[in-house]
Amino acid sequence: MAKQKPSVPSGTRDFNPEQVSKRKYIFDCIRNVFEKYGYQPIETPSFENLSTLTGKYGDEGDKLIYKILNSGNLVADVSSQFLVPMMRELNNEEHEKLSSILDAKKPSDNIFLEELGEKFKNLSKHIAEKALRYDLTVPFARYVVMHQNEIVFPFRRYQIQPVWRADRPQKGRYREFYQCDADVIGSDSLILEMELIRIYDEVFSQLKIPVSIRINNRKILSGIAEAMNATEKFMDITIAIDKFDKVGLQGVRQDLHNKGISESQMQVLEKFFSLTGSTKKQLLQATELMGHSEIGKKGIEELQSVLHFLELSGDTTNSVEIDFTLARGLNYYTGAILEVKPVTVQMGSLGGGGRYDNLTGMFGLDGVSGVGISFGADRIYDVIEELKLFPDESLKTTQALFVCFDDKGIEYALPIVQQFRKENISTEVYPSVEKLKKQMKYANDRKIPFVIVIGEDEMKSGKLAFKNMNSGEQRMMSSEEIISELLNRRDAEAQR
RNA sequence: GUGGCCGUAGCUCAAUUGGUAGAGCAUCAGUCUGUGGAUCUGAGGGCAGUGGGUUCAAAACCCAUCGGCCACCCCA
Repeated sequence: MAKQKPSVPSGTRDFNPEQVSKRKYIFDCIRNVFEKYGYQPIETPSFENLSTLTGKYGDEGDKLIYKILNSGNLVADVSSQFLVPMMRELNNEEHEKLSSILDAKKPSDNIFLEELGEKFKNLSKHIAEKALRYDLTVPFARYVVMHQNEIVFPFRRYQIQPVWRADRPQKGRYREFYQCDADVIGSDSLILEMELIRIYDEVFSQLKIPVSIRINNRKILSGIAEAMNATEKFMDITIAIDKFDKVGLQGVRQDLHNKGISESQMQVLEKFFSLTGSTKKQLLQATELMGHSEIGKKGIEELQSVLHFLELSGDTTNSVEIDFTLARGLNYYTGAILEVKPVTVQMGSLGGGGRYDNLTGMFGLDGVSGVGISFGADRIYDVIEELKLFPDESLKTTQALFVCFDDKGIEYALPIVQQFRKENISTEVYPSVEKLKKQMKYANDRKIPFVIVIGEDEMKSGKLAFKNMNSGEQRMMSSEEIISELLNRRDAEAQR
């Protein structure tokens, strides 16, 4: 068999023991905060019916869904049941054109192929009818509809699972990554928006990452479009202003000009950007600017309420600011939208979320409002790594290693090792007879903090050589003394 | 989907620009037969991503292909 250079698909990663425990540190932190706010965990399958996912993420999103090839004798089935009949349906001209493309005699003609694809649309579901989870929100909506009779509303759920996107990887972008979502469904109370902001604040302050939490409201964006008298260009406008912090005012101007926004309309928009003063003042001024737009005023009122509730519930560690340029791509948001970005590191958003009034409507359950947020655990990892903020405790390894000179020593150690483990001390015995040097090196490489040496003298006296690998200090102690020493140390650490 | 950069030892990268491949780190062994991290010494490890072309001669130049990184789009 030919030798193969091992590799993993781009955008996927292996995680070594150290990385796994660092990731666990992040997940534990997020999970603890979620649970503190009363959220309950659910899990959904890693793949869904393709029809559950398509059409929920917009055209761009749909392209990034990983489809799963149907199993069975796919090629034979598809060609006998579909391709052959299809080919028969083609007229001569189409037939010729297709053959020359397939034989690479002519360059591929995308428009022609798309037309063909349209003609035989139903073929696709015989090729793939399942797809990998693209996010956690849509599967959650599906879950809510399917389990609506057993769910107690308002339902606060959290979910920490991997998702997959057929994207081209780059910095901070992977094809397999974890999302940590918290959503509440079945209540339109703005208290929930406030709580989700508090969750963001609490998680990132515990992780010691300075972030800015920006909030906006889709209704305000609608209002701006209305005030500009350009309601029909709502999507173009939101996409353009979302790039504000990247391309600046001039970039947005250019973009919107290309989209057919007039100079006078642009001036209305710019007034919203040039607001200054306290948040409260800005919101008051924005209300004026909204003019006759009811929806815009409603959006501002909602934002005011959220900020009011937030103020009542106490100070936040991280800055929470309104940002009328925040839009966010996902098209199912209808109310509040929020996004978290690191302050000191160049990185995309670490999380985002918002309110969606009718997500379950897609699955036949109308009138249920939801609001939720998501944490991008992999990006958070990268940021903590970059800022060197992983605490030492996130690297839990074996606490004590027994090293022995011969088989008699190993046998002598076995019952003592078990005593250690009974006390919940993570313990290993070096399983074979090796030079002491080699065994010590193992302890060192594994970052094991304590080594117990067993040889002739130790077995005779019952006093074991207990070595601290950090200080190099070594003492003769009984196994009981060692255990209580290790337990004391553990307690002391837990205190901190 | 669009554009740019890059594929040489396990990793990070060299080679006076066409003349048959080198360093650091890592690994292993010794210095040290009851003690790891330091120093010193030595060893192993490469059909140069793959396939073709140009040339007396290719890691280097050209083409193709695969893979990686980055940016755009979009997003966590």
